[in-house]
Amino acid sequence: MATIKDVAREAGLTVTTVSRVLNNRGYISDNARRKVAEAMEKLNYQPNEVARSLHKKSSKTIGVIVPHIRHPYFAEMISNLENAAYKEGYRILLCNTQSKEEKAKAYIEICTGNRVAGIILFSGQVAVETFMGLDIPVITMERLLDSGTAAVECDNRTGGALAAEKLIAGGCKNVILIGSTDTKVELPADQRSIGFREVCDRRGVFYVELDPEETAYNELTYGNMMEKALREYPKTDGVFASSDVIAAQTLQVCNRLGISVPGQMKIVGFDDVMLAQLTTPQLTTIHQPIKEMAQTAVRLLVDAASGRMVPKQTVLPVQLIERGTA
Amino acid sequence: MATIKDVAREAGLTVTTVSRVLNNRGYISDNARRKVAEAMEKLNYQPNEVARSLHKKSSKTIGVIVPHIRHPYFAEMISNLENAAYKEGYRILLCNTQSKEEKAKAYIEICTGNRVAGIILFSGQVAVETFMGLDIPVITMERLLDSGTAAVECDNRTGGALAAEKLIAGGCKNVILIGSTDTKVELPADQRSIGFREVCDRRGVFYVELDPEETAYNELTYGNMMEKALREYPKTDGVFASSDVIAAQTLQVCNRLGISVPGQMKIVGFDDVMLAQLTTPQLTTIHQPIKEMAQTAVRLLVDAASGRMVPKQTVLPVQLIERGTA
DNA sequence: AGCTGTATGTCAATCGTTTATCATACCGAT
DNA sequence: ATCGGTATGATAAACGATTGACATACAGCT
Repeated sequence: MATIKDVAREAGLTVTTVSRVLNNRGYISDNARRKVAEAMEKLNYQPNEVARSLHKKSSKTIGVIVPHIRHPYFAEMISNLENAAYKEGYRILLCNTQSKEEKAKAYIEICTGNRVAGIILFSGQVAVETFMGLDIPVITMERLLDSGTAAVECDNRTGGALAAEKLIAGGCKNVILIGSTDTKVELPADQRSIGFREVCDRRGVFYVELDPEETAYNELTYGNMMEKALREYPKTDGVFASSDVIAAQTLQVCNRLGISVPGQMKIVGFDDVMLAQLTTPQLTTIHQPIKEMAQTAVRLLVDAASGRMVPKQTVLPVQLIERGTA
Repeated sequence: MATIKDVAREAGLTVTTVSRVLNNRGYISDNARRKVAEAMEKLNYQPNEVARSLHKKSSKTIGVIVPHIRHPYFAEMISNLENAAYKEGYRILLCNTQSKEEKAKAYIEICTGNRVAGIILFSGQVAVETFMGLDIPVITMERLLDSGTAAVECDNRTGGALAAEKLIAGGCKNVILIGSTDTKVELPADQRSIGFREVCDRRGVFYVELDPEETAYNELTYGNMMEKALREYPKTDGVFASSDVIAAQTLQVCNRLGISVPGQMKIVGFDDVMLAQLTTPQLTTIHQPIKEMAQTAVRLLVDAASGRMVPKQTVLPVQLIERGTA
C-alpha cells in the first residue's frame, strides 16, 4: 500500500504539500493539485484512516449497540442510522449484544478501544455504571441515562393511549397488553403500558398484562405465551402488542384457534415495520418515526462530538396506522 | 485516556515490560503481571486499538457489504456473521449499499482505508474491476468472483428443483417463477431458476418468469407485480418466489383476490427467515443454512487473513421446509 | 526597493503501541 | 567461578498521517 511519502515522491513534492492538498489547507497551486491527483491515481493511493484516527485521537466511526439485529425494528433502525451516518461521513461499528450484558460491556470496551466518535445505545441491558467514565458522547435510544449525552425516543405514552382508544372504539371490553416490560431498567417503552392503562382505567375496560422475557425474541415464543393467555382469559377481544413481531404472532394464534381478526379479536401492534404490511390482514399499529429517530440520533452524536451543545431529550411523535387488525 | 506509558509509570515498570505483559511474550514475573493489572485497573487503561492497528498494518475488523440491512435475509445473515466474528475476536464494519454501485465502491475504499482484515461481500452491485487491486481477502457470498479469495453459497440449483418438485407434486400445471434475476452480473442465485426450469421442462409444466428490479425491495412492490401477472396468467396455480419476502407478498395478493392458499394456489418461498413463520398460513420454503454460511464465511476470512490456504468455493445444502402454502 | 500574497520546502514532533537489540542483574546449578 | 535461565530496563525505530514553526522564492504592486 502506497503511503503519502510515495505520493510525494511520485508527484515531485513534499509530504507537507501533499498533506496540504489532501486536507485542503494553506496555499496550493492548481499545478500541485493536479500532480498530487495524478500520483494518487497512478499509485492507487488511499490515505490510511488508521493513522489519521491515531493522530486525530478519534475515528469517524459510530458504535451502534443493539440487542438484536434480526429484529425487524432494529434492522430498520440500523439501516436508517447507516444512511444518516454515511451522509455525515461516518461509519458504523456494529455491536450486537443478544441482550447479554457481558457482551454489551465487551462492546463498549471495543468502542472506546477503537476510539469511536460516539456510541448510539439501544435498550437496557447495560448497567448505568458502565457509562460513567466515558468521555465520548453516548446517545441513548428509547432509554434514559443520566450519564448519557442525549436521549431520543418516540412518544410512547401517546402511542399506548392511541392503541387503547382504537381498541375501545372498536368495542373491546377485555384486552390483553403484551409487552416487554423490562424489569431491570426503567425504559421509555414502559410508558406505552402506562398510556394504555390510563385510557383503559378511565374507560372502565378490563385488561391483563403479560411480560415476556426479553430473550423470548430469539425463539418466536410469544405465540405460545399468547395462546396460553387466551385460554386463561377466553373473553379477551383485544390485544395491544408492544411490537409488530408480537402482534404478528398473536394474529397467527388467532388464526390457529379459529378466532377471526378483526371480527372477534382486534389487534394493535407497535413499530410499523415492514412486517406489519406482510401479514393478512395487515397490522393496525402505532408508527414509530424510525427514520427521523435515526437521523436525530446521528445528528446529536455528530454535534456532541464536535463539542456543540445538544438537547438532553428528544421525543418524536407517533401515529396510529389503521390497517386490517383493528 | 491513559496510555501504556501512564501504566508503566504507575506500575513502576517500563513500557517494554508492560507491553510484554499485555502481549504475553518474553519473561514476565507474577509480580509484574499483578502490578500491571493494578495500574490498568487504577487508571482505567484500555489499549488503543487504533495505534495497534497502525503498527500491525491490519485491524481486527471485517467489512460486511450488503445491499439492504432491512431485508430479513440480510438481517439474519449479519446477525450470524456478527456472532461468528465476535467469537474470533473480530468486529463488523457495516456497509449498506442500498444496491447502489457508487455506494458500494465508496465502502470498499472505506474498508481498505481502514485497513480491515478482509471483506465479506454480498450480491452483485459491484463491478469485478473494483476488486482487482485489493490485497486483502474478499469472501463473496452468493456471488462468484474470479478475483475473490473464496465464495460461499447454498445449493441454489437443488433449491429451485426442490421447489418445482413440491409444486408439481401438489398438482400445479401453470406456475410462475418470480425472482431477482440480476441481469448485470451472473449470480449463483440464478441457479435457482435453472434448477426450477429443468424440473418443469422435464415434467411438462408450463411456467412464466418475472424479473423484478432489484431495487423493488425498498418499496414492497412485488405485490403489484404479482397481481398484474396473475391477471395476465389466470390459470396460474403455483408460484416459486426467490425470497420469503416475495412469497409473503404473493400470499397477500392471493388473499386480496380471494384465491385460497394452498387450495387454489401453492406458494414456495426461499430463505426460510423468521417472516416465513409469521404469515398465515406459514410459508413452505427452501431453507438456506444461514448460520453455517455465516460461520463458513468468517472462518474463511480469518484463515485467509492469516495466510492459510482456503477452498475457492463452498456450497452448502438447502432443505425444503414444508409448512402451509404448498 | 520594499512589501504582500502565493507557493512550496525543511524539519521535527506527535498520536500510542509494538518490537528488536542490547545491557544488566540476580539465582541456582554445575 | 562460570553458565544458563529468568526478569527487567534503556533506547529507538517503525507504523502513516498531521501540523506547527520557519525558511525560501517569486510574483506583482506601490
